[in-house]
Formats: sequence, C-alpha cells, structure tokens
Amino acid sequence: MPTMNEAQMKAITAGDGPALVLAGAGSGKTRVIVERIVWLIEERGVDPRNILALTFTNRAAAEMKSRIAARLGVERLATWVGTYHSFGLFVLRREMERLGRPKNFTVFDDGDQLSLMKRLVKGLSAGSTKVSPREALSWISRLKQETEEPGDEESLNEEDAVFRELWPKYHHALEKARAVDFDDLLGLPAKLFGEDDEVREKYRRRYTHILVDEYQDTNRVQYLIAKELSGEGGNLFVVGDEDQSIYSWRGADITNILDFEKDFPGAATFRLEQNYRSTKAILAAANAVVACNVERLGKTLWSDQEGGDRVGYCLVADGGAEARWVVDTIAKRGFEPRSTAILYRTNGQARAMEEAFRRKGLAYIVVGGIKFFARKEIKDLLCYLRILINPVDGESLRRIVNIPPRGIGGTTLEEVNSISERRGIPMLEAMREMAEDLAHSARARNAAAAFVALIDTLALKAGSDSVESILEAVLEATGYRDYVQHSDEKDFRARLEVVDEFIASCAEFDERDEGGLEIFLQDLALVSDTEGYSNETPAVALMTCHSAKGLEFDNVFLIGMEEGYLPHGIAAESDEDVEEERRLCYVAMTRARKTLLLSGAETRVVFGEGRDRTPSRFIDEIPEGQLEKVASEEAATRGRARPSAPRAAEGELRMGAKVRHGTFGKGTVMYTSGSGKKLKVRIRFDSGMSRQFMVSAAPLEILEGKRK
DNA sequence: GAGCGAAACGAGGAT
DNA sequence: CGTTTCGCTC
Repeated sequence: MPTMNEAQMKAITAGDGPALVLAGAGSGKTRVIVERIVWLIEERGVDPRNILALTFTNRAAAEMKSRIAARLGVERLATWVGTYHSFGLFVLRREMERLGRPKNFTVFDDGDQLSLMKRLVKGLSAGSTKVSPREALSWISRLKQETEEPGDEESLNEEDAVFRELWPKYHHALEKARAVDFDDLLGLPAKLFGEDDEVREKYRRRYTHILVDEYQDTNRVQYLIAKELSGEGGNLFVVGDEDQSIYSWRGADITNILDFEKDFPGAATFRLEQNYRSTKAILAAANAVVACNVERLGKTLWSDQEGGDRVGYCLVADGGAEARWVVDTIAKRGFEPRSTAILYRTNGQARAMEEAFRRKGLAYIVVGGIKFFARKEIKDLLCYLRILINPVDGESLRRIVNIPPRGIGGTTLEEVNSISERRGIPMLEAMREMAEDLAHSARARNAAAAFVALIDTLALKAGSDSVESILEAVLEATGYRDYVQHSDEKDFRARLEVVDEFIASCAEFDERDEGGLEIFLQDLALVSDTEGYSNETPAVALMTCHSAKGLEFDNVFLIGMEEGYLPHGIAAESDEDVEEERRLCYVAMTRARKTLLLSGAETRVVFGEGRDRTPSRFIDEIPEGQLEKVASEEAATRGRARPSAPRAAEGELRMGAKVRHGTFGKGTVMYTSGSGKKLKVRIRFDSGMSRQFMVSAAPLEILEGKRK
C-alpha cells in the first residue's frame, strides 16, 4: 500500500501541544498515531510509560500496540494502549476505595443491566405507563454519558417521568449489588479527575502525552477524561473523521471534534484527504453519497488509484436470491475469502447469508453478533463465580439460585428479597436467616440452607486457586454438567461444548495473567466477540457496517440496500438520523479496496411475511455513470431449472475432503451417500470419533479438498 | 415448585 | 420466524 510521504508525516507527528488530525477514510490515521508515539519516544526522549493511547475497540488497541512495538523493535510495550473503557476500569481498580467503595465490585454488562431493568419495570406501580426496559436503559445511559442527572423540571412526556422514577431504583440496585455499569467505568473516573485534585495530579504526572483515536466517537465523559488528564494546553493528540461518526446513539458527541480548536487553544490542525485504500471508482461513489449530508465540514477524499471496476449494484428477487448471488459471485470471480467481506445493517441479515455459504461449502466467519460470554451456559457459570468474589451481588444470585433447579422458585425468592429489603442485608445473608427462621416452611429452609452451604464451601476455594480450578469446583458442586445434559435433549452436546470452551478460556487466562478470579471477571465484561477476527482468518467475513469500521477488504458486498435497512426504518423520521445512516453507508463503502458490490431485494420476508421493498435512497445518490447495474445469473435464467445448491456441495464434499464441523471440530470425509437434499457424509474427526451428517443441516465448512 | 404446551410478543447499531 | 412468558396440571 502506498503511504503518505515522509515530509508530510513529519509535519504532523513532530510537534508539541494539542493537535487535531482530520483524517479521511483510508488515509492512514492509525499510522499517524503510531508515528507520533514513536517520535515522542525516539526523538523527544519521552518515557514510553508516560504515554496513554486510547481507542474504542480492543481490536484497534491490539493492532496499534503491535505496530508501535514493531516500529520500536521491542517485545513488550511499556506504553498504555487500550480502550477507553479498559482504562476506566484500570483507574477504578486503583481508586475505588477513594470513592468509599470496596475493590471487589462486579462489572455489569448489557445483559445484566437488562435483567435488572426488566425486574424494576415489572415492579412499577400498576398505573404507570408501560415502558420498555431497553428504552429505560438507553435513556439512563444517555444522561450518564452526558454527565447529567435527571432534573426535577416538569416533564410533558409521561415516559420520561417513568424513566426518571426508574433512575434512583436502578442506581440503588447497582449500589446494593456493589456493581458498576459500562457508563460508570468512564463516569466514575471522570468524576474523580474532576473533583479530586490529588488523583487528577497523580494521573497527569503519569500520562504526559495522551492520544485518542476515532475522536469523533467520543462522548461527553470521554472528552472530560481527555481534557482533565491533558490539562491546560496539554499534550492531547486526537485523530478522527466527522464523516465516520456513526455512534451518536451510544452517546458520541460530534461537537467534541468540531469544537476541538476552541477547547484547546493553539491546537494544530491537519487534514488528510488522500485515500490510499480504494480505487477512484469506489471513492467517487462513496463521496457522492456522503456529500448529500448537510451537517458536515466538507472534505473531499481523493485517490490516485486508477482502474478497477465501477461500483456494482444488483437488484435481486428476494433475500434468498441475494444470498445466492453473493456466494455465486465470490465463486465466479474467484474472490479470495480472507480479503472479502459481506456487510449489512442489522445482525439478522447474516442468517440467510450463512445458509448460502454453508450450502456452497464456502468458509465464512460471522464477526460480532451474539457474544460467546453472553451465552446462557457461560452466563450461569459467571454468576456463580461473581458471587464467590462479591457475595453481596444479589443480581447474579437471582440468576443462578435455582439453576440447576433446587426448589427455590419465585415465591421463595420474593420472600428472600423481602427479608433482604426489610433488614437491609444482602440476598445471600437473607437466605442464611431464612434457613434459621422457623417461621418458614421446612422445604424452603432446607433449600436455602443447602444453597448457602454450597456458596460458602466454594467461596473458601475462590481466594487462592486458579480460575480454572474454581470453575471446575463450581461445575462439580452444582452438578451443572448433569443439569445441561438432562435439561434439553436436543442440543446438549453443543452446550457442553460451550462449557468446555469456557473452561479453556479460564485456563488461558490463568496462564497469561496473574490477576486471579477478581480481575478475570472484571475484564470479561469488556471482551467483545469481534476480537477473534483478523484479516488472516481464511474465511469470508460477515459483519455489520458498524463492526467493519477500521477494517479494509479487497472485495466488499454491501447487502440490503433498501429503505428500512439502510437507512434503517427507525432512523427514517429524522434528518439527523438519516445523515448518520448516510455516514454509515459511507463507512461501509470505503472499506473496499478494489471491488464494491451493492445489492437489494424487490421483496423480502420481514416479520414472517413477504413485503415489497424500495431501493435505498443512497443508491439514487450515486450518479448513474458511476454505478453499474449487474444482473444475477438467476434473474437471467429465470424460469429455467436452476441447478440445486446441494448438488454443488455434493461435488465439493467428496471423500478425503477436510472439513470443520461447528461442534466437533476438524475431520475428514470418509464416504458420502444419498444425493441432493438427502446427501449424507460420514466424517472422522481428528479426535477419533466418527459420525454421519445430513449435509443440508450440519454446520460444515470445507477446509480443503474442493473439486479441482 | 416443576414441567409442559400454548400463546404472546418482539428485531438497531455495541464498548 | 424464533424466543420468551403464561397458564395449566401434577
């Protein structure tokens, strides 16, 4: 990849004081941060430990880390490079006691927040307006990210009144469980830096140089953290692109980047408008779309990469046809899987794609979506582990107190809750009292006593052992494996597999980190599922447009170019929201290096029924000369018999082919039987086990041995 | 309190 | 269409 010239790079990276780099898509903005850090260390002699680099995703942090380390030629980097949230957690662990709270707090992820809020909404008085727990959470979260608290002004909106009623209940529950949510990870440190001079000075001395990536995505709290730490005229170096601001729904405040020069007087501003990633054809189309936005500073990216195809657009019959068109095109044009991506607006769109990939026997990987640690089995076990570290975490207790079933149902639990509220003691202690109190039934007392004894026994282990062995003890003492095995006949193997995977990740943590269970649990809340993916993965990547930010691919399919998806239906009403959808479209389009193919369907099954669809307005915004209408083969031969997809798979799944099964791992095809939809294969797995599968139903991925 | 089948309900993006 | 909640019976 061509890069910006030395002189230009020097001008940007060699400097003191605050600086803003407005860097367009594909202009090499990560490199700017890397070079600035290298310059600080090598030319300025800044101690690497005094530098703090903040990103938004772990993936971006990992990439930045390895690039800096490579440039410096060191094995271990002393510079703190990580996400804003992990930095917040890092600060909280050290300073929690200053806030008058113990260190063994629980970090609640979105799932924890949701179940808590569901309960609170249910508990509202009967006359209250019905509100959705999700909306209540985002209302609260928005205020917290803007560092505000609900005021007492008379609100005209009934919903807001309910949200305001939920606010103290929610925070009381968090405090009672000794838990913090995602927003607290930033909000509490920001509060400390703002109010405690001693703490602020300590961190200012420690981090003399601060760098922020994707500055357009920062919210108010993140802005405050950067400002407090960098101090007057401090060394704050931020990089961002207002055209790629796609996280306003998460609290990102675009004025942070727009007002940077005002907030940090004397700031140097640089603009990077040359794109080194995409062809002229792709960039022209993407520019045309984003140029339709009114609210922008207006910068025009250019590329000197001639050649390449015009951007393609294929209008297909329905969702199934779209998926087949994608996989057929990949096969026909010989796109290399590792440098090909399918991007979509909503996670639900992945399903049809996955099916098409499986049928075709093409390797794919879905990035993001349902998180591994959010799966039921993992969540159950996590909640056990949390209680061992933080025995007052009643929210986690609620989840697992009757898993596996041990005779503590809703009625008993409510009784425990009322003891807990009445006496002002944690749930676990309430259960201890219940077990002793003859006023309760013998059945309830015995069940409560057994649970308390179970937790007490496990808690003894939790202090000293490795995470893996504590987890094994939990599995053993609770009989969790038996529970999984007997609770659901159908997919218990896959679920046991999930448990084993979790054990493996605990063991991995034990090897890597000395922190023990407390650290393990707190870190886990910040782990996202997109981290496992890199461009090295030999598979076509399927992900949302949001997840694709920061990545690039030779070939990009942007599917579902229809009103309702992109722009999303929920955003259609406000111009502001449509502009963000347009930026999202721009982000997705500019992921492509060589080929960009768009698609949309005429009809699609939504909510169980077929509906007519309208092509996205963003398609119309691309000048006609820059868009090539392509027809799917299917449309061209419509009416004629189409060779069925399983036949294609049959040819590829011949004897000796190496495959990977979603549950059992790698194996070799021993023989095939049947044909078409009934095609069966017997596979011997590397573990020695052999099994037979229906190709049409099994999660098989062909690794090698495809038809020559 | 547990287990089952029926009914109702719910899909935006994610650190 | 897939998942969660409801409501009944044991």
